[in-house]
Amino acid sequence: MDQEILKKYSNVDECPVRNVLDRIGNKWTLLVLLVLEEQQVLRFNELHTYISTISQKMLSVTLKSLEADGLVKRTIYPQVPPKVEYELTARAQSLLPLIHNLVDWSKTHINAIKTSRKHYELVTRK
Amino acid sequence: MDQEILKKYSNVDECPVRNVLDRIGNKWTLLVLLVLEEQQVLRFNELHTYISTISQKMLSVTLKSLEADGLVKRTIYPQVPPKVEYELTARAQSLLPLIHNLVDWSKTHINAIKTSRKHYELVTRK
DNA sequence: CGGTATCCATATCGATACTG
DNA sequence: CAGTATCGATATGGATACCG
Repeated sequence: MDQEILKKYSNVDECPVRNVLDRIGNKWTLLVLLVLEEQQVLRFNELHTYISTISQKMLSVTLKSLEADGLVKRTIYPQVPPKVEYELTARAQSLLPLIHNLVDWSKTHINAIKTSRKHYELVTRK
Repeated sequence: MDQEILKKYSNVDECPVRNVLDRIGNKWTLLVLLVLEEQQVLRFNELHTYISTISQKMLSVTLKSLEADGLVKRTIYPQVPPKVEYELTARAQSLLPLIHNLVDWSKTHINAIKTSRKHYELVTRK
């Protein structure tokens, strides 16, 4: 990893990982992916029911960015009242195993990490 | 994934993955981990040289949170001028393979994702 | 039903100056 | 050398009201 590559990777636009992490790193994306993985196809308000603590706005924003990245497919049924369905794409399916690895790692280490945080709080408190 | 679990996982404090992602999802953490993995042991200003675009403040903040989570070990040599060394812990070493998987996935899919984003821009522009 | 629009609170990030 | 303090800009997230 020489200076030039590091310089490039410090730039969000040019760094592949930052491009991806900036999306899955936000507050709701991961949860939406996991719910859609389990339920396969859901309408907007069904998703809202599963993830009741999200605001309508943030659910909309999250779904738009997932759709833009080609991770979620949005199907509109032209009827009244409108019906819109969301489901994962193959691209999202290929990402999900890595997410599950992260979930597993987190579950395994979260207790130790929280203990570390508390200890750090104590030793750094003046 | 029933309602109760979802409710819990919507809460950042109680969700293991969000706890971890909130850290590695921020702007500089991943880069610091990867540089420390490659260089093994570095002083504050050496890190700053490797990641030249980070501000002193953000490098300090990033290192503190990594130290708090037990992912980075900080060693102070009581001398003048001060000497402080940073290196990864075993906990961080166990996380790095998952990060490399994410890096690889991102590199593989970034072009298709960027193409999707451009296409999405076009079709949604009024 | 499936969203937008608007406004606001907070969190994150960065530039600059200063220090033991 | 290895930071901290302060201030300000920007990004993110949320509450509420409204709409085709």
